[in-house]
Parts: sequence; structure tokens; C-alpha cells
Amino acid sequence: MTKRRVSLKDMAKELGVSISTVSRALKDHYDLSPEIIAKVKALAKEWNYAPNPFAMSLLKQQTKTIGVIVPDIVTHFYSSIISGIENKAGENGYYIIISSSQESHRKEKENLKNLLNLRVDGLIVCLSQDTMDFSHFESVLDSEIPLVFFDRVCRTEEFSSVVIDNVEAAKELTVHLFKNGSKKVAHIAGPPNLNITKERVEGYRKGLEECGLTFDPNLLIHCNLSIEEAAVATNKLLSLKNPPDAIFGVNDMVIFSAMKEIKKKKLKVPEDIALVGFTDEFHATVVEPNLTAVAHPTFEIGKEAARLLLNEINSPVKKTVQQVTMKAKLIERESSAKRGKQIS
Amino acid sequence: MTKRRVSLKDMAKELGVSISTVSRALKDHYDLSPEIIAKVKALAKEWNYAPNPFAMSLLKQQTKTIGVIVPDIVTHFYSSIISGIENKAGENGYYIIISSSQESHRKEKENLKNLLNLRVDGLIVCLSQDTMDFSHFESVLDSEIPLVFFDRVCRTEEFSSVVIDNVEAAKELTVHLFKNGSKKVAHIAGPPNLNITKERVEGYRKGLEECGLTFDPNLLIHCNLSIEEAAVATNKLLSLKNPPDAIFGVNDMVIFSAMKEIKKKKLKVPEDIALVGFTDEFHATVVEPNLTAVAHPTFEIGKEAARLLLNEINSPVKKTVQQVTMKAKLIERESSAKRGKQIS
DNA sequence: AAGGTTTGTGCAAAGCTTTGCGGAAATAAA
DNA sequence: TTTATTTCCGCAAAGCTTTGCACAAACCTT
Repeated sequence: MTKRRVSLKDMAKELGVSISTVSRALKDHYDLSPEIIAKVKALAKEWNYAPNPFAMSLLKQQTKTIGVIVPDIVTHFYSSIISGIENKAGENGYYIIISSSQESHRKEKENLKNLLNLRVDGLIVCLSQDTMDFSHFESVLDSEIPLVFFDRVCRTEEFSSVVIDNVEAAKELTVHLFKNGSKKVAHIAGPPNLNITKERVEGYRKGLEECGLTFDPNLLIHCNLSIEEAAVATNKLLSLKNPPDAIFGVNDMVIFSAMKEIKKKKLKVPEDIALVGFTDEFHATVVEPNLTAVAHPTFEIGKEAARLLLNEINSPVKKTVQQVTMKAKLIERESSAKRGKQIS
Repeated sequence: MTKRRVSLKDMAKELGVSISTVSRALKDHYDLSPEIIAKVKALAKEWNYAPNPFAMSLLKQQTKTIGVIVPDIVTHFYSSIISGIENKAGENGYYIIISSSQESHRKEKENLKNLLNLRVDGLIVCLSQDTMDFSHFESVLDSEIPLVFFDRVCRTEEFSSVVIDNVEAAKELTVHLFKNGSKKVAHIAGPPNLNITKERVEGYRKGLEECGLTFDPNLLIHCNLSIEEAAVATNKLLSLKNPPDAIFGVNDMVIFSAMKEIKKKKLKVPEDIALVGFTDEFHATVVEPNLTAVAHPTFEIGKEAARLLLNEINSPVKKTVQQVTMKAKLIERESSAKRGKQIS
């Protein structure tokens, strides 16, 4: 138990005036005598007064708090987005409360319930990997608390969301591989229920089509987004009788893992097999060879999600569902350099 | 403005009983009739009642909230520690509010003030890079709110802290380099004001001493923890007339940057120059060659800090300052392999 | 001097919960 | 029938802030 902070009451007692007078003095109410105002302010400063946020929340029925649910906070992709959210929220006097679903549907539901009970003013959510049933968001609709999804989304007619154009980006990536000499492009995809998986697979197939390559079901493997499963998938691909000459991975983890497995087999990237993926700016340049990748503007995604949410929170009208698509850019680096070209 | 949630009052009205009865029924008060209890509970469930946390905070004078201040949330080291904190806090029904100082003393002060005004029950802090003046923690002492530092600490007689044995680890790292053939070990250190810097420099010098190497001031460079400054430092070392054959970097950023610069110069790690540092498990294995490093048990550090804090929060006695030193282990990988030995 | 206006301040309610205490009704005992 | 005992439930205060309304005092006008 910690010490009680000073309240208006304490100051009123000290100065021999009423609580209301103190309250008003602090906000320069027009018809208080200047002396009183000065006295009150001086004492407030000396005693280091700050309004009790709980009393305020109770009164105002708003908490200046945003709840965030992400699959995990350790992955750079998410922490960077969180950073963007924090940035925007902070600018507007909002605090964020972060909770991670650890890619579990159960935990996601639990976190959602907790944040709702905490009376957050709004929510920003990225779905967990194994969320296939979206009924828990019904309660959000009921409560009329604004919610914005990002990256992994659902119920887009009911909730705003921030995404990148996955179809287009995946297509671009596939075409890029073809142009740089790959003829057998494999794709290690994510869990089939996620929108990002579906969209990227769609883009992959469109890309193949555009290049006149036929889709080979053996070259498309779904896995969850762990290092382990990605390693298994990679090895499966590499041991095909007709192995791929390029792999397009659905995200960071998958790419890292694939790269490790490829190196273990003494194969060279990109000479033997090119490698591309979706990732964030940071990691693409840490690994070697540097990764050709669709880089998410993570910080911006976070900021945008927060901006949308703040808009909805402060909007007088009922609902303003919006889908924002951010620009993701393909950055060509070493891992998919043209065959035969010397890598420096 | 969102919909009001149901309150005890609403339910009391609906059932035609008093608020107190509803409140007591929900906690199975002994002298209420079983029928009333059943009715209340049924309605509470149907209406999805949850106590208003602000009313509770007001009443109980505690918020079940922990404030966390870190230099940034994007770096894996910190996000992983945060993850540990969240884990432990969650288990005990506490929420965490995270704010980042962005390595700025000013922001750190501001965050501290905000969290104090928010009435958090406790604080977990890692100092910013340019915090040299620690007077802002006076207010924490005054408020009697428990605080635990980790990694970058100060005022250790007044606040508990969780650290690793930097001196010992740095010494070990230096000796390891010597044993594997390095004779001129350089150290890129952090800002001189940080305890981690001082301790690692001390360990470095002890290590040199133990190996019978004399300390060369040219081989010790201080820099802030950015990619850019680390690159400058690395180049300065490499262009000495008598350049080092090993670099010991104070943290991740420094190491990544140094590695890039070394590769740019077409030098080989570890053949031309060995590289070791302090980092987390994850990144050490992502870069190539894999990094020999003192790996922080980041998740555990977070859990331990939270554990200490929770102890203090729930302790009836006044103060129980504790210094916990976590085990950091040196993991030998490729970047410092014995000279001449083949790297697989 | 009496009524009207201005100026400065306090009361009280609302927002929500918990809990000590007191009170009413019902039952048991005398 | 009256008193004592249970059994069940409500009042009210505390925790803190804001704000509409009311009240009092001082001033001004006629």
C-alpha cells in the first residue's frame, strides 16, 4: 500500500475554502478572485497535485486508454507497429495497454474480455494465428467500443482495418523472381485461415500466371509460422525430385528458418536457390545475404491504425468503417540477384 | 462516447433490491437468501456485468497496474524483457503500461511523471542512454511507490534491481578471445555514464590483465548505441596503424554495425578479426557468422523484475531493497572460433 | 433607502463499489 | 403474549472530481 496522493479535499482544507473553489481555481474559472486562484495554484504546485485519473474516468466515462492485442510483442514486426501506435496515441494523450495472444485463440478471447472490462476507449487488434472463429468480436460490437484491425483482419465490413496490398505485393515478388531467372518458384505459406495467407497465395498464383508458369501444388506448402515447421517445409521442398529454384516465404520466421536449412545443405543463395519474403526493414538487412523482400512500413502501420481509432473514438457519428491499404515496397537485395551475376 | 456498461445500480433496479444486496450476492455473502443470490448471479451473467475498475481503484487505492519505462520497445532485448514482465504480471492479475524514453532523459522524466500521476502500483525501469542525473527518482521515493531497475540501474541502495554480472561476463569474453588466438582485443563501449558501460569496461580490463595483455587506450572507444556511431568507431579501429584482431562490442547494435563495416572492408570474421559481444539469444544466431556472445536471459530478467516488484507491492513492511544478479552465459559460436580452425 | 445587479463561493449530485451498522421481519423461546 | 434470537436486507459513507444551481455579500442605481 502506497501513500495517498493529495486530493482537492486536502487542499481545500488547508486553504479553508471549499472543494469546488479549488477545482475551479485550477482551471481559471472566470469569477474567482485572482488572489484565491494564485493561492490555490501555488499550493497545488508545492504539493504536487495531479487529478486522480480514476475519479476522472468515473466522471467522464472515458479512460484515455487504448487496448492493443498482438500475437506477440517480441517479434520486431509487432514491436515496431506497437511503437507506432504508442507514438500516435501519446501525441493525443492516450495510454496504451498491450497484451499478447501468443498466437492462441483462447488467449485472444481472454485478453479481449479483460480489456473490455478495463473499459478501454478503443482497441487495436491483430488476429492470432489460430483464430478461425470471430464471434468473440460480437461483444465489441455490442459495447460500441471502436476497434481497428491491422495486418491479420476479419469482419472488415464492421471494423476498420489497416493492411497492405498482399495480393499485389506477392504477385510482384513472384514476377521478380521469374525475371531474375527462377523457373520453379515455391511458396511457403502460413495457416490457411489467415487473410494474409490467402491473399499472398492468390498473389503468388497470379504472378505465376503472369509469367506463364504453371502452378505446381507440390511447390505450395502451408505451415504455421514457427521456425520448426518452416524448417520441415523447406526440407520437404529441397528433397523433391524436382526441387524449386526459388522460395517465397510468407514472413520473417519462415525466411530465417529456410535460409538456415538451405545453408545447412551447402546450397548457395541466390545461386542455387533464390529467397524472398515479406518482412520488416530491419531484419532484411541483418541476414546474409541481404533479403529481397516486401518491407512493411511497420511504424507507419501502427500510426495509421492509431489515427483511425482515435478518429472513431472522437467521432460524434456512430460508425465510420474504413479500410486503409498502406504502400508496401519491394526492395531488391542480394538474395534474389540475377543468376550468374556476381554478388559483392 | 461509448455505451455505458451495466452497474450494480442497474441490476438492483431491475431486481427491485438494493445495491448492497447485489454487491453482496455476487460474492456469496453468508447471510443472503440463496434465491436472491441465484437471481442476482443469473442476471449478472445475462447482462454481462463486470465491476468498474475505476470505482474499485478509487475505493481500494490500488490500480493493479505496473508502469514500465524502457529505452525503446522495438529492440528485441527490451521487447523480450517486456514479454517476461507481462507474463509474470498477468499471472498475478496486473496490467502493464509501457512507455519508451527513446533513450532521452527528458522523455524518461516525462514518462515517469505521467505514470506516477496515473497512480500505477509499481514501476519497472531501464535507464535511458543519456540519463546522468538521477534526481527525478526522488519523487518515486517520496510517493513510496515501489520501483525496480533492470540492466541499466542507479541508486541501488534505494531501489531493487535485476542485472547480470557484467564485470565477470566481460572478463570471460576477453579471456575467451585471447585463448582463441587474439592478441589485440579492442572494445567498443557505450556511453560512459551507464553502469553497464563501466562494468563491461572494467571486465574488459581485468580480462586483459589476466591474459597478460597491456591495455591500449586506442583500442577502447566509447560511442552511443547507434548503428552510425558504431560504424564510425569500427572504422576508426580498423584504420589504426596497429589494428585490433578482435572486437568486443557492448551490445547488439554495435555488433551488427561492426560486422557490416568489417565485411565492407572484405575482412573475414573470425579469420581476420574476431567479433564477440553482449546480445540476446535470437540475434546472435541470425547474423552470419553466428555470434559468440554473452546471451542475456531476457525473458527471465523480465520475470524476475516483475517478481521483485510484486513482492514489494504486496509486502507489508516498508522497504526491501534487493539486488538480483542473473546468470548470463557465454555461448561460443563461429565469430570467435580458434584461428586457423575451419568454420563449417 | 430599497430594489437590482454583479461577484465570489459553497452545496450537492453523479459516476460506481464495498462494507459496517442498524433495522425490520420472521421465527423460536419463555 | 411478550421477549429474544435469527435471518435478511438497506442506508450511508468513503474514495475524487466536475459543474449547475443557489446563496450571500457587496456594489450600483434610482
